[in-house]
Amino acid sequence: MARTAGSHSDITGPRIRDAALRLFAREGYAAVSMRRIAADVGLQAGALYNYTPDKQTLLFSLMEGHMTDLLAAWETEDKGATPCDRLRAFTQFHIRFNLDRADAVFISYMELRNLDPANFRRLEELRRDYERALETILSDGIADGSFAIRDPKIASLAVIAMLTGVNTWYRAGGRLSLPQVQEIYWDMVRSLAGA
Amino acid sequence: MARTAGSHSDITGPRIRDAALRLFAREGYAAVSMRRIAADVGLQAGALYNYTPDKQTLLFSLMEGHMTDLLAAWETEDKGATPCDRLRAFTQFHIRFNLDRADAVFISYMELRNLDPANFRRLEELRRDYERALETILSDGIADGSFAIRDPKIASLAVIAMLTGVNTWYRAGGRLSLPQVQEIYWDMVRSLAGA
DNA sequence: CTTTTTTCTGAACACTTGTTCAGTTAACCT
DNA sequence: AGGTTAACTGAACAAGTGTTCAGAAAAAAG
Repeated sequence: MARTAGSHSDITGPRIRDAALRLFAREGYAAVSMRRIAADVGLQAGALYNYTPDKQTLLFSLMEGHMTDLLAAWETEDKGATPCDRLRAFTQFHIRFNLDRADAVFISYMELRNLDPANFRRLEELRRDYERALETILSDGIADGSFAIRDPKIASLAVIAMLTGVNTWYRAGGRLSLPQVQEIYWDMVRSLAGA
Repeated sequence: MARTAGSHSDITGPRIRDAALRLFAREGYAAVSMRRIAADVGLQAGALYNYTPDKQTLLFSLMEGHMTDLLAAWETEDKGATPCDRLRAFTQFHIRFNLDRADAVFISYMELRNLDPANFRRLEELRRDYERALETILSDGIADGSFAIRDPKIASLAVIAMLTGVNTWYRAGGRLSLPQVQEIYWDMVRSLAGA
């Protein structure tokens, strides 16, 4: 056989990325073979190489895509005027955005060690950009007296770790709804910031 | 060849576990072969099977060992009398203990997906025991009025996530010493608890 | 229609994987 | 000393790895 009926790169491409994302998140990059990804999409392994030069690049592009999506989404978010408003916006945004893309979040954090050095550095840059966005909010709040924080750099890391932790336990339909979770965490973040 | 000069299971056993721990943490369970572990210890792959029935069990025993160590160490810790003292003790303990065993912490969190269901459940139990230890402290503090927390269960998860996050950035010899980090985090945890 | 381009198959490549085991040697015991 | 046990080798097994590529069929273009 050869080209199959109805095949189209605009459809196959995203399906490959979706399958890879899901499988990498669920079983790990190293544990998932190209044949497995292909089978999930209904292809032979060779066909994947029309869409990625190699497995490593497929992983990296998923991770980079997620990080640039994250940064872009935060850019267009309604942030509010005061540092306190912006901290609240950040808290709610981070929880919502990350829960919506649990697989990508998991991969971007978990598979860093499987990136070659150049790709690793690129991803670290993006991560730091995001951390700096929060750090700036905290520093602004310290400057204008609305926050009481000793070390805004550490605090930004602490807050992000705390918020990302939601992904490990939250399940839709559980004890708490998303807005409730957002409110509880905002309470904690506000206290932590001394506001 | 066969048995090598000076070989002794009391020495080889721990060396295998150390090598496996380090390699699993650095490159991931699925990415590390038995031959690689063996080579690190100076053995052939077959020799590993005198020490573990299979690769999966080796991973699990490392993870389980770490969790029981963690629980045992917390048991023997000086915890203090009041909920506030105990929360402070927990904070300092968690940071110190986890930084001392970064590899084991990383694995116990990262490789859960590589466990078969029974092993997974066992490890979840241990993790929950630890979370409950903190939750109890928080609940006690709410009961006697020393803490202002809405949801002690969520708060315990948030605090643990926040504290464990230290492992991702702390490096000995960096800007902050361990006691400084402990103090900064205790500040944040105390604020978060409303104490 | 015919030609070109896009998309995919199926086989092949060289290599690695976890695991088993008969055989061999060092260490220990009496 | 000799016998027993503990520790390890080296080869083998069947299965799976990422990747390449000639060829074939569907889709698009002319």
